[in-house]
Amino acid sequence: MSNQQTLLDTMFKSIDKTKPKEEIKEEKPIQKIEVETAVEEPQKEVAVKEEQITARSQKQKPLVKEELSKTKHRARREAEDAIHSHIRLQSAEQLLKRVDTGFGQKSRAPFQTIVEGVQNAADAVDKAREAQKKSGHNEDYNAQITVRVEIIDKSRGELAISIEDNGIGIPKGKVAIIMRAGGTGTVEYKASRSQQGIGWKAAAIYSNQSTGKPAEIVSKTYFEKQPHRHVYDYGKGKVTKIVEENYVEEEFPEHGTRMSLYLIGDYPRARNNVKEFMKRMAAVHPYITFIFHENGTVIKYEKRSGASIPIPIPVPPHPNSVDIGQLKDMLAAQSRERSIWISGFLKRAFCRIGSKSIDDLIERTTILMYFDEKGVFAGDIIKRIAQSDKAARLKKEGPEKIEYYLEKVLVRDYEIDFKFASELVMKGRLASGKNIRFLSNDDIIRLFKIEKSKLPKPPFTPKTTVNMILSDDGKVRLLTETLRSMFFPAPPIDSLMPIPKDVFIDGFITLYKPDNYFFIERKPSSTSGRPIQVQVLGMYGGEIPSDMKDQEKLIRIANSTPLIYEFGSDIVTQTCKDIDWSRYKLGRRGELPSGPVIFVVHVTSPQLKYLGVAKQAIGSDDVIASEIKFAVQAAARKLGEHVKRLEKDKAAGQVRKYLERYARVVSETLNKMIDTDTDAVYTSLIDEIKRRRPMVFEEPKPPAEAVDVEE
DNA sequence: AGCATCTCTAATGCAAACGT
DNA sequence: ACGTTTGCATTAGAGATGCT
Repeated sequence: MSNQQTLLDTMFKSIDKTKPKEEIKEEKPIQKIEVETAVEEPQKEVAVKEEQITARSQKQKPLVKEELSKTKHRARREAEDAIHSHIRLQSAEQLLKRVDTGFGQKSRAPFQTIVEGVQNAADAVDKAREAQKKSGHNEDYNAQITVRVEIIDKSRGELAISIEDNGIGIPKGKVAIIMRAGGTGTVEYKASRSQQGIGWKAAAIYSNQSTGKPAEIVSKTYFEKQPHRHVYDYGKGKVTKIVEENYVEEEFPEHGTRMSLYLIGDYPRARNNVKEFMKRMAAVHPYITFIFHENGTVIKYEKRSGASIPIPIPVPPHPNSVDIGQLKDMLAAQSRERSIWISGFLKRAFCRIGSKSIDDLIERTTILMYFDEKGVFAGDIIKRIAQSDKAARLKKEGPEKIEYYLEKVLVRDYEIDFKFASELVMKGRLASGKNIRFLSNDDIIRLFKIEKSKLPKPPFTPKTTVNMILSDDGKVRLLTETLRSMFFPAPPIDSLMPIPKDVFIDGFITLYKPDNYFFIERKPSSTSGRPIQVQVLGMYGGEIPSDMKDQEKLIRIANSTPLIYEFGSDIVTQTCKDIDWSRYKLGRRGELPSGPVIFVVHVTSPQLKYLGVAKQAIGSDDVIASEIKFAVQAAARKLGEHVKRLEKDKAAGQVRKYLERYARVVSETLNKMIDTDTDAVYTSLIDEIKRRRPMVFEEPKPPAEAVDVEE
């Protein structure tokens, strides 16, 4: 197989990953399986990969019987696993509702448009890099993203905006899917900058509403001979394709995409934020050259690094975070294809569900039903005990006290096993942050003194089919509640997109040129079924000015995209204001740090919850907040040490200056008194002073060291 | 045929135990 | 009090095989 074919193949794969379900649905199940197998197995060793490709190419030819069953069997298995990496959960309409309102303000629309476009471009570049790497092309790829903003009618505020990248490109046939509003928005469970192009669609709709002009897209993939141009009109709430043709007018990259549109916006107001966004985007992506044309002037951020951000791997949803609508959609999708047993469905459709939890799940369902019948608010009782400060404080005084307190005061209206409850409190199993999830079935049965024989009959067994569940709303609801009420290990972390340490440091150090910096990376953690990870870079001194606005001191990044607006309400800002900066000689509590210091905080998580609809502020969450706090504090501690050393040096410097002044006098006086060599005495005095009062920071210092803290 | 179970190993995260 | 080590429980993934 030639290199070129491999590259082609991988590029296809990367593109097909974004392929919406609808596309495939028309095909027969077996075909689908084979397509998906080829699509989703990029990381297998060569041997396996070749086998699959053989299987695919032999599709039309008659196969030897056992070969057929073997390849089919393998294909089906893998396909089934693959299916769940793109389960469709929300319609594009829902997504649009959530995403598109960043265009409401005229001062913000240009900004939002550029953000959406640049996010898409960066995703496309990452995919191209990944494809290139996988196909063994090691030469450095000169990724480039060009943004053009032109004011074409100053009085009306009409702008022409285009974003061009030399990323993976969109195949001709797929453009329609991406450009059509009301098409599919597939939500993959992985961290991503953008929502599969939905944001750009929203921009196009706004653009069309404000100017009446259509939006254009020109694209070319590596394997297409010619770039193709498409023009879409979004007027009157529907999408009309006006043009689809080969693009011949000017040079176009070997592969890449250019999206352009016209819109009415207050660019002078948006300008600073756009510029800041471009700068920060360039900082996060040192492996991409960013060119920003703004009405004739050009700002260029050269590529500074070869390493890039790895593409996150989609992971099936986590059972703890599923809601009833999602579950129904998932069941329906499965049912449309083929109705299987619920046990098989659960195991494959969710991560972290195995055979053990299927048994537990059935039993948990009967427990929940039992509580329903008896009218027991088990969750509330558990929560009340777990959240009680008093109960926690009584731990010191022994289980009897807790038992007494629970029985006579806190939950006296309920009949539970108070002794057992107090044991659980003593063990910390019922502590703040804990809930029914953290108790096993046996724990609950014991705690609520349930006789096992009185538990109702399970509403379904592992062998109940998906169709059966789907046709009974009560069962769907019960299943959802059960999944949410059980404990499952944290989701895997492959779905995150942490910025590699080198990329992070390269990116910011080269742009902000500090004297010293520290990089902190927290271990991945999880909150309501989603993994999260926080990285922090603290920078001090050098070219960083001492008087900065708050917005400049704290750089917020979510899934590799800088956030600009809604600074004050962001969880990062609020958490940082909570930190007592005086401990690190960096300011005071209640404010952001002072002095020549910048903190860059990166939060990565699939389906990150944002405050606003325009995705410019991360919503509050206890786990995320504490992760941010720990990471920023760790970086601040290191910077604080540095600041203290600087201060010490400054003091030492003063003393040295005095001493040096007297060295001259002393050596001359000595010469007069006992005829010594003035110069020799002077140099040895100076040497002695230097030895005793070293000035670390005036000497050329070794490059600052990055520090990881894994806590 | 279609789906399950069984077995094994590797990976993961949590919590108790340990050491400083 | 804090961070690190260790053991335990669980899932994931692969192959083989078994049930209806």
